[in-house]
Amino acid sequence: MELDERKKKILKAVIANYLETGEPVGSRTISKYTDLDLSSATIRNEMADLEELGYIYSPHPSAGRVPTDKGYRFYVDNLMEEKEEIEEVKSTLLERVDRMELMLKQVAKVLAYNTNYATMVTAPNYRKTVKFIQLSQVDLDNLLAVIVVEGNIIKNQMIPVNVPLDNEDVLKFNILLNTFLQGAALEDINLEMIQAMKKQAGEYDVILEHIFQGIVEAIHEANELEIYTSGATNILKYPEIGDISKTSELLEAFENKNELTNLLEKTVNNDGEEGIQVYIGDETPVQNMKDCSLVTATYKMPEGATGTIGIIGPKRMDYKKVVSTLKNLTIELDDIFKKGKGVNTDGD
Amino acid sequence: MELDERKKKILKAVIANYLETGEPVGSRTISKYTDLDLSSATIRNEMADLEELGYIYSPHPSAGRVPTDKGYRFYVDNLMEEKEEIEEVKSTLLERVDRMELMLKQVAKVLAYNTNYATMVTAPNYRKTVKFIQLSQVDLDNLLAVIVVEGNIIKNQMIPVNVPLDNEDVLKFNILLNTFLQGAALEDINLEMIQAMKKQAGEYDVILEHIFQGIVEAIHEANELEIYTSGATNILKYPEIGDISKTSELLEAFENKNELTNLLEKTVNNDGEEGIQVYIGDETPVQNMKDCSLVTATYKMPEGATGTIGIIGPKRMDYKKVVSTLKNLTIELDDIFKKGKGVNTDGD
DNA sequence: ATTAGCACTCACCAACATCGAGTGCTAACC
DNA sequence: GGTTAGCACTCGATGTTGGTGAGTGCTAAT
Repeated sequence: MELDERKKKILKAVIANYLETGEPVGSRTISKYTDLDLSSATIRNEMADLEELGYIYSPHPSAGRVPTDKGYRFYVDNLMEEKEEIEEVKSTLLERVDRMELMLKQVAKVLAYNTNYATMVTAPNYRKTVKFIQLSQVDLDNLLAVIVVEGNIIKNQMIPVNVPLDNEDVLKFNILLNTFLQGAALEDINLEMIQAMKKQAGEYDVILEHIFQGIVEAIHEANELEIYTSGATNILKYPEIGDISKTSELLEAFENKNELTNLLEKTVNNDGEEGIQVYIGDETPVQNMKDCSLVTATYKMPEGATGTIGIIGPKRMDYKKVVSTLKNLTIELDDIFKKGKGVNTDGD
Repeated sequence: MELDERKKKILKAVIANYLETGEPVGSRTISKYTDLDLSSATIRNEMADLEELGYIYSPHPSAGRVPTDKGYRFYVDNLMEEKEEIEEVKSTLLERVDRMELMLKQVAKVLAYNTNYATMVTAPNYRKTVKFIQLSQVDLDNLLAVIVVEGNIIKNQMIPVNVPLDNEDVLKFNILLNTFLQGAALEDINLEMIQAMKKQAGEYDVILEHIFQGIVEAIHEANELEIYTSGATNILKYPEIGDISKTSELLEAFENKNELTNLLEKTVNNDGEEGIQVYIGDETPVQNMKDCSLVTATYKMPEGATGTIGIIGPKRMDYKKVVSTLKNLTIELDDIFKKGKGVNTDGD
């Protein structure tokens, strides 16, 4: 059954009011709040219908109505018109950040500050090929390998060696490593390659293997999906989320980066769509977030790499604000990356 | 007024019991709990004395007694004998961690897991002199500077250059930078040095200045005191700490690394003593930790560098366990560093 | 000095009454 | 037919009351 115009208006009013106050909203409030000019009795009848249809429910007979997940869903899909004003705040804060990592941290922070929800941001995910390897002798017992991967993520690895090497040896290794590894991604490295390298290394094959191991480890690290979070404590501000033990669970989950990464990856893969996704209550792919909502957005780098931004808040979060903020933010990010200026994508 | 032996015994029993249960403890409990063989009435008299002296108080007339800050203090200073058994758990977990950063993170984590309190660990603080600088051309527009400082902390810095440089130029810069900066610490870099370098750079003085700036920035970063935290959510487990708003404040403070660093530095400087320090309630140097206790310990590296470990918990924390855990842990850390094996002190 | 005894206090809890916001339903109204 | 005034009803929230029990302080006896 389709909702008629009036029901939509009432549903919207109920939700808007509930988002604001957090209290169940009664018929009289709606009767005054809207421009419908209907008595509370009429509203009551309509609300009874809406309840029957599953959009709202009353926690107990003498309380007002509260949106159900279905209600929120309808609101987000059909009722919510987005804010037009652009949130300027963050752009000023994003000014000078010359490293990917710092910038994403900053994004998470600013977003948490602006929205009062918990936020997380993943670094862009793309095929990370080796751009450049530099091996140098730091002291008698240690080689330092510096690996620059595409996107200028830099990883360092100390490699202990027990055989004295002279400059020339190191130079040889350097050339060898670069010839084989430049342009390669993690998944390109295979046994054959190792064999070929060892062959070329001749008597140094054992050391080379050692060094190679260190480098692979570093590449591995560069491939790990970084995730930055902020505003975890904001969760405490919304008592509806549950008692202390539930909140605590949620916070712990939020501290666990692996879990979060999975979560974000799942949401993005779930529905191949890009852009902004809203997950309400049970719709979220993680158990202990049943009483929350999750809004995700993806941003793009010109090379096609994408990253995800996520916001976790109570079900009664300000969807309008969050969605429009995210929309603007992703546009801004896309922009910054497009210009390719002001941001060096180097890790540290 | 000195406490006589019996009062001490009773105070100790009260505190021990309270630490265990978290409930005010009554005279009858003590009468049974101790080997004093005294009736509850006698205990009552003694407890009244202890209350007058400020070691304990009753939250209300018909409740038992609870230790005051002064009581805890006396307990920690005079009454508490430390556990003899060594906490083996963590050592097993500290096995293979080959980077300072990861290891300290691990320490914080294990400690939080073992104690159920919030923990923080600072990296050792020492004069960080430049060991080695490596400049390389990553692509047409960027130089990569790798700076290794004493203790094998490695920092990377991308330096955009708009003038094409050939290999030889880079090599020259490398030599120049290393001659001037090797062995220097941040505070050694001064205007004179810059002038001298520029002079030697000749026509390249502008680029050099640019590069130099990038390097100084990196050295700066290496000098920043890192701090790692874990178990923040443990704070939620102790409702005595206060209502949600207080807990939330505390958690936020805990998220703010700068504040924490200050805190730890303050505690260490406060009383020049090294070793283990216990701050109870008001004694902590930070306002919003009034309802908590803080235990800090310092560990040493053979070169004299020291770092700090801190544990934040409720006032009724298990001081005995915490102190002995910290004692063992610092010994273990000192040991690991002394061996100098198993740990490469490289950042990333 | 110790302790048995006792009156006293007060947090905690359950039972109960009150209040009021909000409902559903019915009947009257336009 | 849709709308609304009116009313009985529900039930959470709040407040009151009384009983219970843990624990105390004091006194008098040991």
